[in-house]
Amino acid sequence: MLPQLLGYELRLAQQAVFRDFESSVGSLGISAGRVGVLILVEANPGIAQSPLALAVGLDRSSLVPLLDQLEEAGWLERRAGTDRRSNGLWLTPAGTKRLARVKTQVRAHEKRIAARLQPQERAELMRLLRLLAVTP
Amino acid sequence: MLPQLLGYELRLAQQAVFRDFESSVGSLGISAGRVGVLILVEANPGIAQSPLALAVGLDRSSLVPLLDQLEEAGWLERRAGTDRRSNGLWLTPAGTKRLARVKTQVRAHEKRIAARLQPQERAELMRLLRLLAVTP
DNA sequence: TATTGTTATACTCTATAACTATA
DNA sequence: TATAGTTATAGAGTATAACAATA
Repeated sequence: MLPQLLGYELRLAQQAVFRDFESSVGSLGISAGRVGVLILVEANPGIAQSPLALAVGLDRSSLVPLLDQLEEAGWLERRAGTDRRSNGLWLTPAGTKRLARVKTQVRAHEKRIAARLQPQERAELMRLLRLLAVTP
Repeated sequence: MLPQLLGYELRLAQQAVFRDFESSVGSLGISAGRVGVLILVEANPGIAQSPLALAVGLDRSSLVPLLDQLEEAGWLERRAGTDRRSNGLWLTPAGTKRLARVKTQVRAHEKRIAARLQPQERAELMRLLRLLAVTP
């Protein structure tokens, strides 16, 4: 039964891709979740914690220790936000530099994964995955 | 960058499918990992712990507490194995009965997920996922 | 009253290393 | 020596509930 279930095949594929990510990008000492946060902060400079938590699918309390670590590593800063309750999140110059290197590795990882498919197969896979990802 | 990465789309799709699984099959009080173990033991009665751990992608030490719980629930038994070091794993009658109900829910879950795709899209997705899941 | 960030706490899942009993 | 199962332990990742500051 298992080998005919979409959820099971999804999990196996995701595990395989995740393993490749960890053994390449992960060698820079950063996890997939942290990379996602850095990329989103770079793309949305000054974003507050709550909307960022929503964007990465975490509870806002779960984001706190993650941001603490990125801040301790010197890659990210909490600055004053738009009101006095919120923090604006910004990459530091060191964070921007580190992220550039990480993104190079991410691109190599993606290329390695995509090499298992024809270009049109990759596009079709993306389309089908997005059909599944809708939350009805 | 994130929204164009296969790994990211895979994770989002898997999360969506997993959420549906948890809210339907999970309401029977059993996790996806446990369902996988029960299905594999049913399909391979008398299987020992080490090959089962390999099959579900866990370390054999990680399987121990999981089997403990299934045994405490009365769904699974460790019996004498082929040699005196190993255990043979078997579903109890209660476990077989429970699994039948679980599998009914799993089928309904799968049907709900597959309904987001055309039948040939589902087949194509399975094929593409298997291409990714190969461990090179 | 509602929202933002934080803390304290706990739970799940998983691995590593060391142990025992067998082989 | 090698294998099967177990234990002790630790770490990552995440959530819930309650709180202070601010809106």
